[in-house]
Amino acid sequence: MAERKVTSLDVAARAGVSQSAVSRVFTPGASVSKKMAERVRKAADELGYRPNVLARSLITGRSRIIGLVVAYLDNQFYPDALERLSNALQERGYHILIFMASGTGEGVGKVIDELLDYQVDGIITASVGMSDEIAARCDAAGIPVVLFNRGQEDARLSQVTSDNVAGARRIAEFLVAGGHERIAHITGWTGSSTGRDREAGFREGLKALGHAPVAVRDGHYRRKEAAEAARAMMADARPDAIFVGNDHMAFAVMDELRSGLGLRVPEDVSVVGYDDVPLAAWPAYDLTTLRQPSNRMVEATVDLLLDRIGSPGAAARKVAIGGPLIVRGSARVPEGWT
Amino acid sequence: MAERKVTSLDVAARAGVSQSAVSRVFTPGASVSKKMAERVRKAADELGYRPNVLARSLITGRSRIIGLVVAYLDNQFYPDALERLSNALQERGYHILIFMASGTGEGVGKVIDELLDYQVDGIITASVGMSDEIAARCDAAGIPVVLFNRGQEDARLSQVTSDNVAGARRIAEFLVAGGHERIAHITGWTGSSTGRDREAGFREGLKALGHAPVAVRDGHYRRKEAAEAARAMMADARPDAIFVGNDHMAFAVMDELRSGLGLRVPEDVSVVGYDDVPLAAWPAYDLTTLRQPSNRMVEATVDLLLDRIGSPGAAARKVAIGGPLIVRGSARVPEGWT
DNA sequence: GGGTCGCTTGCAATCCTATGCAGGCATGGA
DNA sequence: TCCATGCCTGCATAGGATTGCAAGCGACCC
Repeated sequence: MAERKVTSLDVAARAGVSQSAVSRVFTPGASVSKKMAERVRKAADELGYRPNVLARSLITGRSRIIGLVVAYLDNQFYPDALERLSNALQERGYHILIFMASGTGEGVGKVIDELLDYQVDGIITASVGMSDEIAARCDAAGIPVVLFNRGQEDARLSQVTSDNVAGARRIAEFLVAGGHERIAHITGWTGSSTGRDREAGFREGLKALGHAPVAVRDGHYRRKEAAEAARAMMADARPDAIFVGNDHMAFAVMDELRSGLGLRVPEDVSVVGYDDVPLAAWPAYDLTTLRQPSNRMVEATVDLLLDRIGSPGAAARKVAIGGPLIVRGSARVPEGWT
Repeated sequence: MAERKVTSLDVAARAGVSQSAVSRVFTPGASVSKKMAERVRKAADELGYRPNVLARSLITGRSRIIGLVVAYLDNQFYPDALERLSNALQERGYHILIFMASGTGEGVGKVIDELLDYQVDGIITASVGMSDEIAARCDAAGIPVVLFNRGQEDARLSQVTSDNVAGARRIAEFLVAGGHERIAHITGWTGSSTGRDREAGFREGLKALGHAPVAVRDGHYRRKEAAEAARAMMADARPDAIFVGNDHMAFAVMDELRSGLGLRVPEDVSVVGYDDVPLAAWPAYDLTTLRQPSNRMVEATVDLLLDRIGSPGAAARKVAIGGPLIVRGSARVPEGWT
């Protein structure tokens, strides 16, 4: 029971070789003869030896751990992305260490400290308010950071988003083409670039077509606030279409409209979301929404991050990936819309 | 830019003390004078020093990393649990390293190897088919394992589940009391203890009341298969109530019944789920379901795991936590049901 | 004033692996 | 046959921290 961990020395002894030889066998690209490799592997298998990643990282300076900082997971977009990220990184020999940044306030500093403690090779932040601060400080500490689904000004930081401005503009076009006259917007949290960009793109798109939103309210990415915003809007501005800043809130808005206010979607009000999370395709919502191509966003994120880990000099990059409008049943479809 | 990492030696030099002193200041419970602690902390702050967790774990043999093995995250129960687990562990100084066990087959061995590579202090498995094998091998390697929401026979392994038998029995009682005559069941994957236990409890409950299921099909915890099962059932057995093995599938069943077959829920068919994920409360589904108290399950999981990490001799334990039936609108409510 | 006790602190070994360096061996060419 | 060349391999050190051991020191009591 009290079996000590088997180390490279044990293997070396059993195979009758030096410890360095064992190490080399398990180090890709090292110089080892075939015969040696065989003997060592045999001994290693018999003993159940595997190199200790921690000891290795102590000397190589690379832990093969990526820190993922996340504030919440109830928006389906994030578990979905997490799953993809984890798979993609796993394939390239990395794993994800999770840091919950729930506490909005003092938690930040603590999370940063913990990230540094674990010597993570890189950091991905997602769905988190203070990503800027985290990113800036970790970047300063020499750890590559990629902001996932969040942008900011600082040119030294990498980020991957969808093309929020263009996407939101497209939605504006869709709604106007659908003959809606009173178009409203429930934004994502306006403290986030994502929320702001979508709002800007949406306003821009409406304006270009001679329209303007009849109401705009901040939903803070939360169900409750989005539902309240919807209710408030219906009480005064009475929109015939609402663009909601992400799917997660759009579901709440639809719930509120249908169950709370007894309205029909899309007959009374059209609703359009943003993200195209899996749930949007479920018949209960059947949500028209702009797809954020999470697979491509994940690929880009992983590439960016590993590139910078591989060559620390590499410049930060900002990637914005466009996605298609997925037309379903929650919004009136313009005649002949393709 | 190319700032070398600051080590305890740097701090020691700056504070004019030995390296061991620095270590002790950062080791809770070590013997240090107040004056020393102050000087060291000052120097550490000035240099931005933090102990290297990896180096520490090399010598202490504890990494403060918990491996979480998970096969999928699309069932909302799991991201929810993950968030709670991560928070709970973070509070106690641990962090979660994610291992995706998507590949059902050969992936298992690889995942186990990787778990061991990272010297995780403990392992939690969730939503994963081959948890038994993983658990058994890791346990054999001396790493405490807790199966989350999965059970198995082996007495050497710890597990935390809800009381699936009792819960399902309760659902049987509820449906019978509701006057349903043709009661069917779409099971979770019958290869999982959870799926089997719920089926057993449900059958038992029906039997005790003089009933028997008119149809039972395996939904494999997947939307598509659950929807197909529902469609097939409605084509032959024509149940007036379906107990679905978890909420995730129940949503698909409701979608299929309502949108696919044009039936009303609960007027034509009652649907009951299991888990009470957040989505179940959303008006679009308004699902009657048996709550798995994920907060208590998480607490129990963390306690069990840390206990065993703390005292390696501790015996494995199996915990089953009961939860209430949450009555909502997806199933006919018996007269005077409390 | 001396002895003892207890709290601090430094020394040095240890955890496990990677890797620069140099030596050994075999191979091939002249 | 001898030398140059390369490929393998072992030696020894490093990486950053923890911790047993022993020594230093002040205080306290007699």
